[in-house]
Amino acid sequence: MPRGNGRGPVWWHGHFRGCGYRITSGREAILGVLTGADKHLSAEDIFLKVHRLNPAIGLTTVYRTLEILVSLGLVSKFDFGDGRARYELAQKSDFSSQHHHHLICTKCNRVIDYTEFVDDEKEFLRRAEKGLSAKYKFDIKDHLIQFYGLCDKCRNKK
Amino acid sequence: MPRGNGRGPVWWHGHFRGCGYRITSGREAILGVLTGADKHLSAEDIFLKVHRLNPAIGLTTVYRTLEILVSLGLVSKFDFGDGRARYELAQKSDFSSQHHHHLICTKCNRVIDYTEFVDDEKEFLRRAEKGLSAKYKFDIKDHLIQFYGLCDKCRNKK
DNA sequence: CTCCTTATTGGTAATGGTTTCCATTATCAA
DNA sequence: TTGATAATGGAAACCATTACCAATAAGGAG
Repeated sequence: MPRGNGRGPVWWHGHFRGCGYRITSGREAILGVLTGADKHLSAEDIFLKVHRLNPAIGLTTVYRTLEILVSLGLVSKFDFGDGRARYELAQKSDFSSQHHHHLICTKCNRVIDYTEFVDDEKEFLRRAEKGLSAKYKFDIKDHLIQFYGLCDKCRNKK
Repeated sequence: MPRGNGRGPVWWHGHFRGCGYRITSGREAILGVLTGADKHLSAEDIFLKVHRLNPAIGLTTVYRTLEILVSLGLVSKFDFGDGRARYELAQKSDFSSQHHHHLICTKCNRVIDYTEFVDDEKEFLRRAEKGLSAKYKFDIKDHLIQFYGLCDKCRNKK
């Protein structure tokens, strides 16, 4: 069973080994932060948290490790339009994280995850992808759906 | 009837005046380029075209004017994830442009507009927005839907 | 365990799109 | 025509991200 509590091999070691990547203390720390995070973090957020655990780890390493993790599909990268990317574990431990999208407050930049309406969405996406693939000979690999507006706090402010 | 052929007032003059903005030759040129464009242009694209009409107009003015146009809702700003924003007239002359979304090729960055499936989409969005607004007390103002994949040219390359 | 190849590292400099600054110029209401 | 002030352009600043490079460390071979 995968563990993340220090010494022994953890769930992601296999993914790294299998691709020829080495296990380093920097990568351990970064994965540790991502595993413990409950929301999308920017590279700098991650750097600051990692820095508290191990001040020797540099921002460059954070970016490089995140790039690897995204390419391995272990981490998802999001763009909320505020000029900095956010990162989030794509799977936690054994469990695949649920597919979800985001509500983005255009005033305070708060981001709310939602997993509702996935059935509606699945059906819509299935039809759209099928139709668009055929019409434009486009091989659709992924999609992005985001809603923008005002969160409950901001909508009540003048 | 709105015109865009040089001397007299054109369709957007009223929008500018109404907000206290002045009509300048730079803004005329930029709006002219946008009106004549048939696809999303980057700020630099617009600058280069404007520069051919009037070399005195600087890149800064292009950015500033685009910011105003977006804030007035006359121009839409898109982020296709390649690090530069794209701009497109939100309405052409009297006609509202059709609501559309984008297929983005992750290999060559080509962008295909599509207006298909808007009925499906409208229905899906209507339900999603209604449900999400209620559940999260989120006042949804806008949405973003994009599909990523390989265009017909790139999918056939190794 | 030790050695050796080479992936990885951190700090710094560079990148590139976008913004800010500021002195100069142009718009347009009076 | 004039004056208040919005708009301008060019250069510098900004800022997240990337490239570079000499120093370090992971981990397989022996």
